[in-house]
Amino acid sequence: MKELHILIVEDDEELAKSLQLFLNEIAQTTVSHDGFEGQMLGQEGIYDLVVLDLMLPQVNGYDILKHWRNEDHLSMPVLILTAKDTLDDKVHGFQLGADDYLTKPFHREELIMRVKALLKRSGHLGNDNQLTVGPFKVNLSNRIVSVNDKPLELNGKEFDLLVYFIQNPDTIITKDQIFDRLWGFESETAISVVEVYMSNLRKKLKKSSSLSPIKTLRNVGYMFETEALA
Amino acid sequence: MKELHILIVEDDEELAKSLQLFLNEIAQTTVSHDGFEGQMLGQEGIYDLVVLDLMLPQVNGYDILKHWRNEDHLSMPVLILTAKDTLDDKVHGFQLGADDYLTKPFHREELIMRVKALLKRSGHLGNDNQLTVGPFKVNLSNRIVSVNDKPLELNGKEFDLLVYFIQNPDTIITKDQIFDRLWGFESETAISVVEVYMSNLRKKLKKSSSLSPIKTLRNVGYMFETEALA
DNA sequence: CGAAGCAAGCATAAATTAAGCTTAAAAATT
DNA sequence: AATTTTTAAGCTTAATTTATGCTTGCTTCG
Repeated sequence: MKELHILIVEDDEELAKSLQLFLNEIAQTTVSHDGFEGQMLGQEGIYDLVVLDLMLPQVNGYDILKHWRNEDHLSMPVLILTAKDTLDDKVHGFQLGADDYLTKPFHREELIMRVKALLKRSGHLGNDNQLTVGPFKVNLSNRIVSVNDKPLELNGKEFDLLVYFIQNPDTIITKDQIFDRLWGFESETAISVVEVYMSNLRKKLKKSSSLSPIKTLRNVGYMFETEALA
Repeated sequence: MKELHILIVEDDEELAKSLQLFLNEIAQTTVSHDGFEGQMLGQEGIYDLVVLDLMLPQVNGYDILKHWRNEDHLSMPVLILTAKDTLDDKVHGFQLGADDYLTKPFHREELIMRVKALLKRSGHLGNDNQLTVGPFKVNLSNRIVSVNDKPLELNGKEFDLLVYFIQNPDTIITKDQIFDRLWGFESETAISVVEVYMSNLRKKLKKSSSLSPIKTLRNVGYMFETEALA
């Protein structure tokens, strides 16, 4: 299971499938062929990046992006991928908060490069698949974690949980977001598992590094505080 | 708003001048027409972003970027601006750690948009989800409040209450409005809870800042007065 | 006029509720 | 069999609500 999640909103099923194929080599992908559904999925706030087509049936890609940025206050990187190639279109896209704008037809390599660049810049992907925050080093390819160069053994879900926090430092993450990201919406599991894993992760962090960087915001969520790492 | 500093490395003096003209509207700019000098300047590590041409006399733009990333461990965003438009060139640029790649000829607007997007993503350009009124700063994404830069701890409902006032300064808000917004119409709770929370919030504000910006309008409602913040 | 009465709102503390934590055991997966 | 995942239960702690008496300003009427 990959730690990165990319949402693809693209109505052309053929293209969507290739996109998924391309991007699967760096992340887990979710595809929506419908603008409305895509918007809903994005609202979950669990994706590390979104590839967004502009011309969708019913809903306009611009409006989706606008809503994400202005109403939902979501800050994940968004790459617009579209046939609309006029300057006005690009400017409009960027003004609404896009991070990159690629016009069809495009090269597979360029898409991957641009996606990687965005993930890197937004702190969701490190050089050679390594994320570093304070004393934490997380290697996404071999799933090895160290704190102050001391190895830290985490099992699968504990690792995924830590990665999610490391990728979103100083940001509130709700219990539902954690659940949706690690277990998936449709999971039958009780949401209280999240608490169990929080407890386990915190215990291990404390034991190995005597750090307690994850704060609880009762009724709101959790937050990994980088300030507490000094 | 001009604390941003952009380095432009471009040997074509004509183009460099236009670039400077374009980018001056968002940042302070420094131009170098020479690869060596440009590399040195970049090494200072004081720039928030670099616009880099690839074909430079003597030194190759790729090598400069490579050196910055691998030897100097510099992480500022770099936008490559060049006439080299083959896929291989782009891939190469991204692999060396570029954040964006724009080919000549380009539109002024697009350059500015892309530069802004990079600055935003790297946290140098305001993207903050923050409300500010007088000495109050309320960050909606991490629910942190400060008054005169002094942190103020509020629990869930207290925070929601303050946000409601901050979002509607100098406006009368009735007790019912507060109740409906924080508890919902159908709530069974007695409406006098509002008074309790008003009391708690006021006490905390007073204690931390000795301000009492919320006035009671008997039989009418409450009002957060910005005038009282001088 | 001015004191009594009254209602709105305030302050504090006590009681209640519920969110989140911890642990251990059961179930599933390897 | 060993490890991971999930459930369940009791516990802890913080937020929420209620209850109570107090303060303030307005109204009324002696």
